[in-house]
Amino acid sequence: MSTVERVGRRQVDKFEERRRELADAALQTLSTLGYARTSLREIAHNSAFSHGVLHYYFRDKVDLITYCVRQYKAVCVQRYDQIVATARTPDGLAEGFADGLVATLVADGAMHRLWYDLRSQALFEESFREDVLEIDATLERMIWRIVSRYSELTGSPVLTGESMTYAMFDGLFQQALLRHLAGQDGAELHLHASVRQLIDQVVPTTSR
Amino acid sequence: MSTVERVGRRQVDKFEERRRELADAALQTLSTLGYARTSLREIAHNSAFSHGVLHYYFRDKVDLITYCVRQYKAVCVQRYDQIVATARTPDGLAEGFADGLVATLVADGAMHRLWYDLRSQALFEESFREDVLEIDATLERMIWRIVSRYSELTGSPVLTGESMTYAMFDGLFQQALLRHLAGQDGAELHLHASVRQLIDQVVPTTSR
DNA sequence: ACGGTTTCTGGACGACTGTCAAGAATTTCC
DNA sequence: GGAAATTCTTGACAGTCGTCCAGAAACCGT
Repeated sequence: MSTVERVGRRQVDKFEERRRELADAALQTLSTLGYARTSLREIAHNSAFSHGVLHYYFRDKVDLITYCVRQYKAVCVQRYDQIVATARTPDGLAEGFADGLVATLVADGAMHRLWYDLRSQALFEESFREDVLEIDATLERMIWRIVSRYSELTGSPVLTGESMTYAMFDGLFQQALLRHLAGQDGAELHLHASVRQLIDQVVPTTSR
Repeated sequence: MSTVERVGRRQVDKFEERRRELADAALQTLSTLGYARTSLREIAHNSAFSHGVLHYYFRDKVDLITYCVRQYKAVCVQRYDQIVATARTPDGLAEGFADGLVATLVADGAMHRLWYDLRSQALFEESFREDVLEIDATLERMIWRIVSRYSELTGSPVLTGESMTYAMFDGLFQQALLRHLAGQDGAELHLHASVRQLIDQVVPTTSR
């Protein structure tokens, strides 16, 4: 009994580990080619295995991509949370947030465009919607954590709600990503400036 | 000579007319299936012709879709401009704008999701970028026209720049579209409220 | 009514797709 | 070390894709 359980546990671990490994290869492929141009064979080619193995670890293509989206979420979450943790002054937090967004724009541009691609797919394919909405909610909470922490540090209230705050910052980031990938220089600087301005607009400290 | 010209002109007209007709069928197909799932045969199936004719009027698939994107722009522009023209009071303009956005969200949801899909494709495919950036600039100008007209009517200045203003409104609309298509009720109401709030935030009239 | 253009059809092509299954290779356990 | 269970490879399958082309159909001025 106990041996069976132990073995079963080990199997699950190995199984899950390989799923993660394959999902990594899939995420890498998706982020460079986009959803429309990514095939299972190309994903396998970017991994250490042959194309047949994908159907051993995933039911079908939707199952694989859904798993990828969920794994992507985990990467997202850890990315931002270190920003809010370190800062102790309002300006430090705001600057750190703006810097962090610019940094991830440049460093993880491919991953971010994949996110926007998949979110667009969710507008058509119902099977993606649930996960996409959940990731959106997670990102929303992350933005809210930063903004409300900023509000704490300044003592001024946040004027907008959670979803609206996220939507606006997301709009800024998306525009910046498009400009950045199009090679438009100044996109990073512009993102930095507009993020700083939006923070001050959402949590106004200077009296007008 | 003159007959040749006249005939040539007529030919161009008929040629262009058919291109528009096929692009219409393509736009309809794209807006219901999305870029990734749209094939030339399906487009032809949604038109009055067979699939072979597409290569008589368009060089290849990219040429067709590029033409579609440009045609889509024309539809976009005329959509919003009537809103700003009618209103004469600040509140009338703001309300008309919010109403208009909600109306087009509900009525033209399929077209809007196509726009976000194609804009995501531009993050990967360089051939779409130029047209997408141009449409984005057009939309940006439209938003700016409304906001600056609102600023005129109230006498208060606009606090944010053109691109930032557009990015924020676009973020709101995109979130609302996702919620709306996901069947989340209240999405339209929420869009209306947040648009009103954003207008007041970008062009503040009440002193704080 | 006819000859020449333009327009359109339908089939064919090679390449690629997701999926599956038979069997080889590897690991695991006694 | 050998049997059993697993993991992985390889090749095949039925479709679909974009593209191209030979020829039918429609339209044209004369």
